[in-house]
Amino acid sequence: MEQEQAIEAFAALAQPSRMAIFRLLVRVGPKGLQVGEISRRLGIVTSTLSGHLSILKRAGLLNAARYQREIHYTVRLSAINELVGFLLSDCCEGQLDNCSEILSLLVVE
Amino acid sequence: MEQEQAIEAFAALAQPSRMAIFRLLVRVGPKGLQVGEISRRLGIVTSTLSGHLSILKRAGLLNAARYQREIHYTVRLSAINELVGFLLSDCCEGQLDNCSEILSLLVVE
DNA sequence: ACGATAGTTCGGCGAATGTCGAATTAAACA
DNA sequence: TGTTTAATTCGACATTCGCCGAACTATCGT
Repeated sequence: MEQEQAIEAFAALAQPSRMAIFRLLVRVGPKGLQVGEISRRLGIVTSTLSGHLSILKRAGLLNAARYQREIHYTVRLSAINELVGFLLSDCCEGQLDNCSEILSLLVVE
Repeated sequence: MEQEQAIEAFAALAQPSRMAIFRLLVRVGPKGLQVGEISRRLGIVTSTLSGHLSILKRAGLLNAARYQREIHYTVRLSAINELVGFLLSDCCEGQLDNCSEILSLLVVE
């Protein structure tokens, strides 16, 4: 993972509406939700919501799939592992067991 | 962890200079670095750097300790666990082994 | 107390961001 | 084909952010 991608992902999450969207989709799980349903649950008008969803998707945090007229968004959980792995890479320059243990726990395939 | 704290932490990391600072301190490990040294290594003037450091510290991502005239900043690795734990809480509403496994791996102490 | 070094705070500038309503595109159905 | 529902794009607004130099505060050594 590159620095630019990581920045994009953190920026995407660093905003209340988008954080709420992401956490909602985490709770919902693999089936995801369509835009209108997210709009209803979070009280965000669809024009604003649409912008947020595309930001989260561009950042690699969400996937989108069309079913007939509806577009279902789901979380990409592996993105979180990638982010943490990037953030902690070369932790303590590999000289502390402490850090390598934490890393081996965190970076799940 | 509350949503506001999490947002503050992600916002702190969603900026190239601050991301570089954090990753530098991750590599350096528990001893940390003093402000002037970070400034030299990253090429950021100390006034700008000072602002970034206080943002990272307020976000709970760094600790600071004074030694004589110098202030040493170090990473708070546990902040990363807290963040991931917050982000993935109630993952799949606890109904998928998949998610609880990932969670149990991620949230270290 | 004085001068030197380490960090922080302040003022001002241009650039980027979040929000909404209105207009637009896309797909389903009568 | 024309209508309805789903979602995205656009325009405009105020707000926030990152950067630098200059001034300020704090600590150490003499």
